[in-house]
Amino acid sequence: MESALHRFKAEFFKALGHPVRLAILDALREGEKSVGRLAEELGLEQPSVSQQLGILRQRGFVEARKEGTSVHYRAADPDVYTFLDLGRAIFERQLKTQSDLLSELQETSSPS
Amino acid sequence: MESALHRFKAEFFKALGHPVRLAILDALREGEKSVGRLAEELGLEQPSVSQQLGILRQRGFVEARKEGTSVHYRAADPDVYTFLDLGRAIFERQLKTQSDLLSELQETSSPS
DNA sequence: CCCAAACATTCATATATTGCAATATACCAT
DNA sequence: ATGGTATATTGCAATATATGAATGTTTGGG
Repeated sequence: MESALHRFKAEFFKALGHPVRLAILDALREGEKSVGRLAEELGLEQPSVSQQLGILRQRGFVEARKEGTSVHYRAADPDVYTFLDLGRAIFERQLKTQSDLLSELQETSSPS
Repeated sequence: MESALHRFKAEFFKALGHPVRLAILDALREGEKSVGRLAEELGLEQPSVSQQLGILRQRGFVEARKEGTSVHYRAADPDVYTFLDLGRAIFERQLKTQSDLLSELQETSSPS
């Protein structure tokens, strides 16, 4: 018996568990951008960006606005950046802990 | 060229993108618990819990303390709960938006 | 030393994601 | 209509992740 809530929340986190999707969200901090511009800034092919945007859109992380032939995307909820930044802080603490452990292991030249 | 930072951060989110791992973290809000107790509370097999704990440990989300034959786990950084709760708020807003969209679609009985 | 309890790891298989290339669609101008 | 530009979708092989059963390992008791 594994709560449905946890399954949904897992989907939420999974949506953020991809480097390109994180890069897209970061690029959208500066405001609305077209697919082409995102592709250019991130140095990726248009179809890749479009595909990841599709996933972010499905999950409600971004919203699209059509203008002529191009589509402009923006973050759906600015609070997601507060969230990402908090994640970053925790993430960096984890990195530090891990590198501390690493150097601790290296101090003893003869591991166990 | 896709930043290494985004790759690492994606790993961070991926670690949280699993229902059992989220359930484990939630269960540890109440404090340290043994593997067996977690398995019992969550209604899962011990190996499954142990495996997911292993992943959470690798990524630095939990820490273990050995006591006799059993191992007690706790959250490595209490701030992760602030983070999860903020995620929950955003996640719920997304759900609401999506259900709004859904009912909007259903108002028109003849979908385009 | 031998057994049992509590965890951890391994392995095989099923399932899901990714990355990429090709193709399709929408829109605008001529 | 035709062509060009901007986005979206699809198909598929490669890879990664999940699931569940079996097996290892460590610890403490007798």
